[in-house]
Amino acid sequence: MQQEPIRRSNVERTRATRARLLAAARELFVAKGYAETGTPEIVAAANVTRGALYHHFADKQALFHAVVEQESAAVAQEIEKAAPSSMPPVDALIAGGVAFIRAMRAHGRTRLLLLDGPAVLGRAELDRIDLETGALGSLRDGLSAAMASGALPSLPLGAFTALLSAAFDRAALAVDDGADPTDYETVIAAIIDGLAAQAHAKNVEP
Amino acid sequence: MQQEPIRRSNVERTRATRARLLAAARELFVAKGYAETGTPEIVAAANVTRGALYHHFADKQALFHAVVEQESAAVAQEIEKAAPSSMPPVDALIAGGVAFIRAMRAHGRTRLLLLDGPAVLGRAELDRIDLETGALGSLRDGLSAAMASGALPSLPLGAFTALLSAAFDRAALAVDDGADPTDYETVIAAIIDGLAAQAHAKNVEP
DNA sequence: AAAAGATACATACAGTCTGTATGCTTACCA
DNA sequence: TGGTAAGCATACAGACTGTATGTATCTTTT
Repeated sequence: MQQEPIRRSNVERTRATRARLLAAARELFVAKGYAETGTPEIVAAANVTRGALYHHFADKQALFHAVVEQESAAVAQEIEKAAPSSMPPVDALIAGGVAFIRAMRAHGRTRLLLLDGPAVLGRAELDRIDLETGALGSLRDGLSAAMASGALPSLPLGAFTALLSAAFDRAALAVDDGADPTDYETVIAAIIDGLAAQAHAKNVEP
Repeated sequence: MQQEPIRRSNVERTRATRARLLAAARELFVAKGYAETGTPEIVAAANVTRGALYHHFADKQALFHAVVEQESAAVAQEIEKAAPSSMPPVDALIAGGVAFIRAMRAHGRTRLLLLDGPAVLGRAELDRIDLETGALGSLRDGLSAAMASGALPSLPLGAFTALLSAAFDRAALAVDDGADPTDYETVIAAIIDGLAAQAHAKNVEP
């Protein structure tokens, strides 16, 4: 039983190895957390050696970074599908929020993006990822549009985005932990409605 | 130079050793994070041996747990001083929020309570600590009172508490990171005002 | 197409860390 | 005052991380 050495291009080898490592790492990081997952375990699950891992990634943290980026992009994609920029601002905001909470129910996402992510990579880096390839960008653009259209009151964009994002994050965590989604959707709706009402009030006065 | 062996009671020895360990651990966990801080480094800074550490704490995580509990209690104390339960509900809510954000500016608190805490101990445990000895209990009681008095609309208490808490947490993080506090206070005030307006509207209708 | 070089990977190793086991010293208590 | 338990020190086993070095496979150049 001689193993014929198949000829594969380098780019294909790289693609395959990285994919196996990312898949195995995601699985284990989700199941046991970043700290409790060792690189020997990861490479065993991926059927490669530690040499391959350290060839493709600077260190364990870089591997985790890649997993998080991939996951963040996946969430963003689901949101943009559910709340395209063609929607009216406030509708898009609500639809996007619901889509976000739903997307975050995919197994392990809350742990990767909301628990281990900020601790391992730092909140600043997590925010960067979330803004550039994740859901935070959509939220900020949505809020900006809603404020411009007068549907929401004019508030400091950065703080507004950060606080709403935090609320959505916590809601996603709770729902993924088994809480009733409607409870959280009710509160979020109440918050947004309250703000919208303020915007209308302001628009009528002058 | 003979070191006279001072006679100390066991409870005093324990108290002193635990205090030194907690202080040294807090300092290092804040400076380098939980994962990057080793027990050899901690005991060196505390001038004890690893034997002492493992005599008083089950493991490194238990030591971290004690640090977090201590920190959480300190924050709660500052809040209760600034927003005693004698205050009218909504005033207490605002004052408590401002006090929370200020209290969290104490060096390292955001890292301990908002970044490493949830990742190392798990969000469920962090919530338990925060509810029993921390600021979350104050917030929940405040919201409950405000809803009962009709100052805020009736919403699911658990979700309401969680989402507002998340917003306060993120505000504290941002402010501690150098953001302008007034931006965040503005948005939080807008959110609470919007909710309060809804409560008033409902109270007039029927 | 053969040599030279780069890329992908494998293996071995050094350093460090964690938790435990074991022994000694000091305080407590009957 | 002698036995017991608590506090602490030291030594050790196992595991993990990152690096260094060696080898095979692909790519480029001439």
